[in-house]
Amino acid sequence: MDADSVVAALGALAQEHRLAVFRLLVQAGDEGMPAGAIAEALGVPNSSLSFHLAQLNRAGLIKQERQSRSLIYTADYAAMNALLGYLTENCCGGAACPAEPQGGTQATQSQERTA
Amino acid sequence: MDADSVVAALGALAQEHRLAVFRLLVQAGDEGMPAGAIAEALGVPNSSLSFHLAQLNRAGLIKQERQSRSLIYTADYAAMNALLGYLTENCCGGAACPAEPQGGTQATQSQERTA
DNA sequence: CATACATTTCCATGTTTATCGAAATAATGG
DNA sequence: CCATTATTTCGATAAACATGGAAATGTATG
Repeated sequence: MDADSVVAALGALAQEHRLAVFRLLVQAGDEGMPAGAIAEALGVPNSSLSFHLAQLNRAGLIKQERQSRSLIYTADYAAMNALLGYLTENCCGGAACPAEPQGGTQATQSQERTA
Repeated sequence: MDADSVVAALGALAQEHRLAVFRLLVQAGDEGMPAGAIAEALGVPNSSLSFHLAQLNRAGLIKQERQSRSLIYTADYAAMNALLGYLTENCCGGAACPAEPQGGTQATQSQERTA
């Protein structure tokens, strides 16, 4: 995952409603949810929600699939995994993050040296 | 970590230069780096960088400490841990994220039910 | 105190986001 | 093909963000 994609994904999640949407879709699992149900669950007007869904989609965090009249949205776990992977590897130092607050065990640094 | 803090942290990292700054500070470790050195390393004008540092600081991702003339910035690993923790617990579903792409082992969900 | 240094704040500018009603687009059923 | 339903696109508006030079602030030194 390159830095640009990471910035895009972070930007997509960095908004109250969109974070809520993503959490909801994660909870919904593989079945996903139609746009209308999401809008109702979160109390966001359809047109606003559509805007946010588009952002999440553009960032690759959710997927869209038409089911007759409804558009079903599902969370893309792989994308989230990739994001988490990047952050863990690149933004947690060769020491601290996942386990102990200060320590030694050099994290399995991958070959990410772009920017 | 509440949803608002998460949104703030994500927003702080969702920018090319700021993500680069944070990565750099993580690499720099506990010693941290003075603002000038960061600006030079990234090729960003001082005044622009100062703006970005302020954003990261406000989101609680970095810390500032004066050392005579310089302001030394260091990454706050605990904050990053908290962010990663929230994402892992709330945005990775009771199934997929850290380990297997599709599975069963319900992740150790914590008591986060705010929004 | 005058000077140099490190960094921030101020300011003006242009760009991107967020919001939401109204109109447009898709899909289904009679 | 008309009506209904589900969702998106359009358009206008307000707010937040990003940029970078110039001026201001804080700190050390001779």
